[in-house]
Amino acid sequence: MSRASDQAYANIRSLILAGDAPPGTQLTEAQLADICGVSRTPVRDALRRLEAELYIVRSDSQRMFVADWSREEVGEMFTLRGMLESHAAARAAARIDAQALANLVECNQRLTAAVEAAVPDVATFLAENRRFHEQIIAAAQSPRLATILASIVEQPVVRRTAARYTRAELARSAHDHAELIEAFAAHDSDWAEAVMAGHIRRAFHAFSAAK
Amino acid sequence: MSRASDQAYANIRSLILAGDAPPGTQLTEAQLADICGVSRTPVRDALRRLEAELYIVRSDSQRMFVADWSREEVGEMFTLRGMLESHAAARAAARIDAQALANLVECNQRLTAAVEAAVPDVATFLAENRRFHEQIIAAAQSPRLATILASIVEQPVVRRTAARYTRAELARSAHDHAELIEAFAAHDSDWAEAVMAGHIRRAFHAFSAAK
DNA sequence: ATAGACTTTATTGTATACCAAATTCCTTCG
DNA sequence: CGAAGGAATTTGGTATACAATAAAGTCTAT
Repeated sequence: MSRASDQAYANIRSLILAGDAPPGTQLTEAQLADICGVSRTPVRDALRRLEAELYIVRSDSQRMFVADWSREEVGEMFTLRGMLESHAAARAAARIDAQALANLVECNQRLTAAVEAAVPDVATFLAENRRFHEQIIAAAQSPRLATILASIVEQPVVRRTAARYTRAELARSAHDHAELIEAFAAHDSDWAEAVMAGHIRRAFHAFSAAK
Repeated sequence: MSRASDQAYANIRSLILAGDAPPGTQLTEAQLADICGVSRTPVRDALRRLEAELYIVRSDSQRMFVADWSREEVGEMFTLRGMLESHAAARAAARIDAQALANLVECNQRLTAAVEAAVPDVATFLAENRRFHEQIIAAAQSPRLATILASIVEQPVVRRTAARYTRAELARSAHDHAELIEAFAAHDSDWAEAVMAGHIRRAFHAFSAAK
């Protein structure tokens, strides 16, 4: 989207994720417009997006409040992400071309280097990890799947501080990615799907344990 | 949502589904505001929703056009719906209570009556079918799943005229529903999931054949 | 003092007007 | 015929105003 709307989205989202607006807080358009330094119009756009992503909920009559994610809801989100992203991996395995595969390899090399550094470079890991998954979704060539996944991916990641990732977790992720690349190279959809399912499920448990 | 916004949404959507705005047609906010008899503000809201549901796509720079759904994309939509709604059925089987189950039974009785009438009452069938699936999604108790499914369910149905449903198809649907109810009554998630997967998959082929 | 009715305020949805930026289309000139 | 340049379109955004409705506060009667 566009400048002011994106800015409002990012601002409001970080308000929620940083805990400045705890669950249950009422969010009003005027107040948010003030905070973000834009008018109500882009704030409304941002609120619609955040509502679709369940960051905020509406009361019986249209007032908006910060949503409260239960543990069960986070688990359900990981389940859905696992289903959908496994499906994306299966599609990608059947459709990926040499160029995209090479990009994945390169991406995972940077990720692996970040993990194996004397002091693991978590920021780079997160950035490359995100790119890796985005490339798979792109290779799946399903606009609808991409739209849905965009609304649920990467959400809980933000809540974790970088320090909470153990070196073993990071290494395991890099290993999973390498195996995914193998599955893609073999164009084996079932393999890719299975590896991705385990990859996401492990992320869920790592997330739960770190909480 | 609210009056004008919903009206704009419904109007624009029916323009697209009825073929009055064929794929590739450019949609401008001003023109749509004129057609719908509302101002640009609610039209913009409606366009965002339709964009999220992939009814419309944006060009490189923000102009909007009616999307063209390929056969493959329709198939992918059914696949996603099958995955997600099967998952919903599994969750519902584990969570449904006696009251919700009774509502499902009642709903399917009305549906079955509509099917078995001398002249099948397709309008009632469609209405009850929709309610049946909505009740299952509600029983699944997953706000996120409900949000996602709301954006992909019932879309292709509208393209079919009532006359294209054969009596055999309608009866088969009623039978599937009855088996789903059995699975729910037994609280057997695997059973419910399997029946729902077949139910959606069959709907896809019926849709394809009727094209 | 408190329950209930009434009034005030807050908030969202919508309309309207306007402007800026970017893109597209059309005209004109070489 | 092709290219440059300007005019028209279109969207994103701002600002303001107003209606409807829900929430909050206040007042009154018992």
